Amino acid sequence: MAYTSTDYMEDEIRMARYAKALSHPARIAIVKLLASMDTCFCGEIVEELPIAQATVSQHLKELKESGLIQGCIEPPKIRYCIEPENWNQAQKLFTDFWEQSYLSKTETQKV
Amino acid sequence: MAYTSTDYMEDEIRMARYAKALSHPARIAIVKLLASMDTCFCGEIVEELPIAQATVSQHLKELKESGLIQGCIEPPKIRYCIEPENWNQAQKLFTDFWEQSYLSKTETQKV
DNA sequence: ATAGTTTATCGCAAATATACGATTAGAATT
DNA sequence: AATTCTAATCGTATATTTGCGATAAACTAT
Repeated sequence: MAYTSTDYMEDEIRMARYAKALSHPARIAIVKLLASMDTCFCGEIVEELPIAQATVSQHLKELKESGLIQGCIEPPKIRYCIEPENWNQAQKLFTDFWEQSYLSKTETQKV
Repeated sequence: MAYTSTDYMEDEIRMARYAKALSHPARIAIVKLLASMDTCFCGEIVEELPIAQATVSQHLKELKESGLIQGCIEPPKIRYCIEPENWNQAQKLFTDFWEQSYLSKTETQKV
């Protein structure tokens, strides 16, 4: 429960890492694209977004490092897709996070 | 569906803003504290976390600016709590986001 | 071999984020 | 009025992020 004098807790670090990966509109857009298609090359993403190829590539790198996506080489292209295991872990972390609030338990959700 | 040459979509910007607010372990920890208690003063947070008061205050400011939390002045203290409306909006944005993946629809969730 | 296609990386500039000591501001108490 | 308590803000240093043009790297096709 309590913190050591120097560290945060494992789940908080993990969740912050996923949140950081999603903390830019371009990366949200990229992940949405990947989630909605079962195939997606870098070039298609570049066409879809209002930013340069180098910038897209950089965002893809960050998403890969977060673990949320992965890239399969299919010369001369690279096919990107969701990384299922980490995706599910992130989903669970966030779901539990939102649920934990007393609001989620006591308030009627208007959906 | 498609982007203008300059802009991202509204929901992506909103969601990125919430994600950014949660992109640091200290802020996750703070929000968890607020979500689990129905009363929380800044001082209690400072005691709980391994960072200085000035830093906590800065994180609180960012969380307030994201809309996820709010502070009620109760002289000489300030009582922080979740901001219900934005909290629910964020919850919905993220829930839909994770759900939208084909993985969530086809894979068996081990919970 | 040469040329073309696709994506990553480099180098740089500007902007943001993180952390903290010191100070300030607002209110209550003495 | 002076003191105490709580929290915000200032100032500063350091690190990270964002964006892009230019270039490189890997592979295909001619």
